[in-house]
Amino acid sequence: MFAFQPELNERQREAAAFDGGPLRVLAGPGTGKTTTLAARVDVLLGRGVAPERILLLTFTRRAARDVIGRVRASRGDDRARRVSGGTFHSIAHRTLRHHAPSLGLPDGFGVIDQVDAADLMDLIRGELGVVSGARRLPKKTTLASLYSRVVNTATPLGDVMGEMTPWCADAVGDVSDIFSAFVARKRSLGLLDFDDLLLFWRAAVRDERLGATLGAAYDHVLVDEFQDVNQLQWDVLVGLRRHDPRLTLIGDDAQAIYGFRGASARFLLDAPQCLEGLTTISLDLNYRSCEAVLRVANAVAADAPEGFFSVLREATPITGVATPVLEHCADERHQSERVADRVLELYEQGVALRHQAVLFRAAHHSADLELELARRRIPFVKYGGLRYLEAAHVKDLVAAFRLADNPRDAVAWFRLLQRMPGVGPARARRAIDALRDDDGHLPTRHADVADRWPRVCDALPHQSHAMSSGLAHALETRAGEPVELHAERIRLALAPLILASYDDPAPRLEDLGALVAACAGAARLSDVAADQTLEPPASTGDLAGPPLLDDDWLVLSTVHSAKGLEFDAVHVIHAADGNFPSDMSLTTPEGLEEERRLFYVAVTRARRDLRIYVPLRYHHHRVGDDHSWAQPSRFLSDAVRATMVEIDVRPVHDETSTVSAAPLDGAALVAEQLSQLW
DNA sequence: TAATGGGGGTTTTTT
DNA sequence: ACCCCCATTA
Repeated sequence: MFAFQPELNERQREAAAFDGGPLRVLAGPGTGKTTTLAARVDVLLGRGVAPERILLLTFTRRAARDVIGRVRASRGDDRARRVSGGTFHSIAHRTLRHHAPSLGLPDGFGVIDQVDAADLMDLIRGELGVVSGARRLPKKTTLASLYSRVVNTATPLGDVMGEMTPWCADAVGDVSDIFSAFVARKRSLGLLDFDDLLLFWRAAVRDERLGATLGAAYDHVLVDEFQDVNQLQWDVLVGLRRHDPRLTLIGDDAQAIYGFRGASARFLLDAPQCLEGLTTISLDLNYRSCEAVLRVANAVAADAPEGFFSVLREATPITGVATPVLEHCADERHQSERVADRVLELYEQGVALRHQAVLFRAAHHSADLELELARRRIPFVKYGGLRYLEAAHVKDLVAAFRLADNPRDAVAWFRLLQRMPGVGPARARRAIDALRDDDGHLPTRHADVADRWPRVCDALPHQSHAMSSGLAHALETRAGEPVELHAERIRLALAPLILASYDDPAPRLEDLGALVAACAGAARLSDVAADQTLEPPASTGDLAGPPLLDDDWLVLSTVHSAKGLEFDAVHVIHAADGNFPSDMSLTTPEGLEEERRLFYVAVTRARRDLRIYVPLRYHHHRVGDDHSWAQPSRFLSDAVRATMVEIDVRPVHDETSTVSAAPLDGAALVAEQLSQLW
């Protein structure tokens, strides 16, 4: 009856076909989460549920696409495409755009990212003058994350500061003043940050009338990666399902890795107490990894003091695979060479580059490897870390797009005005003040901006008049003009600013063309800006030279960004204590356990080939030979090592390298260490 | 009074 | 790449 059924195991089929109240699916890595979700959507469509009445909440937009793509492939029709799918934030955004007037939100409200929010926080701190004085205040990024933690976990500021910033816990009063002003300012500027999207969505679903409408819009709500939801997201779900128990949660507490964002696996674990009549189905048959990889994963899991990891079982034997390898390298340089060697070796054996991934804890951990790959002309894409959208010039254009629909957006004005020659924070602020009316309000229409523009010019140096006026003019909407033409006019007006502001304007201007192209077919520019902000395209370092082969590239990714993905071969680099686990996370026991789960996620991405690299020496400065010795990651316990082949490939002399299964030579290490001292 | 450029130290993870 | 601090310049 359902196309998926033949390939599902019994539990998966049960989950897919479940017909009733709340359902919880506990699904370890590789146990067919996507397959099961897709099958469930397929079953629901088969039962005649209208696709748009299925809400599929996923962690990334890509995950939603994957599920929907699978359903389409199985059904052979296009109904699946109309399923409402996306991240909490993107669905919130869509809902708010649709109901903006009833929520008191301005049409064309802007969406600002975490960096903009931090800048606004800083601006307000400056205005309030709390920056002075002997007491230390958290810096802007810390302020922004404090705020985010408070609203996402619904925890009082005092408690959060006691935990996150104990060194200035006495500044709660000042910080709460800043937060109040921050909230008020966003309202008056017509801006919503990431947290506001959820806050307004929650307010909407909690409202008696609007909430009922929103909830009734969906017959079924399915939530993926449920171990990574936070209080605010949970509240939204509870509101949405107030009058309807048809809710499916799927997740794995062993893969909870977003605690720093306020997420907690307790929403998954405590669901039986919170959701009446909950049915739970557990999936533990692993279809992804060979047994050798699973042994490593289970050994990592077994080291967790809480012991809450499920033991994965291999579903179908994957034969002819190598035992996972632990490689001790001399240093980062050497590690990069070894990884590149191994990648090419596997490639020769027929493992395409795109089926191999190098995973690491922090985005900058791949810097040296990227150079090595470029040197060897091995093409790659990198996920995680800085993204396309976060590049300064792209943010400039996005800010201009926001202004086009919302001239009140002082954050955007502040950013763009400072691109003008001779304009810094002070003049930018005065120029914005010149835009205000007698009550101090910024204009909501471009006509008013034009009226007040002469006053703005008075606040700006002469050399910037042409550029700034050109930009203001380009922001004005022309009746009947297609959105992409308007976008192009804005790009042209921005071009002189880019030329004046950056050392390398040419590639930056190219980038902007891509964003302008993305405007085709959009309803308004603020939608494009919001979409780009909510789901920025993964940036790829363009360091690699001419590709070895078209359409094939090695994947470099932070472990966080690799969540939900799988690869034939996985290389985990920098498995040294301090890097993985990151020493930033070690201040609390929960931090360490989250790192352990992260390591578990890294290991379980591998289908057949797993290699973990440990550099033993870290250089600190460019000049001199300052360095330190790293301990292998504490996650590589004896029990874990027992599941791997351990090799020490450090070169004895510069020219020769040896491969042996011998344990570390402590005496040689000490001797080398001492040799640096005299 | 402001802007700008240089220098030095630092950088976890992301919607 | 970014932030903070300081010296120099308009």
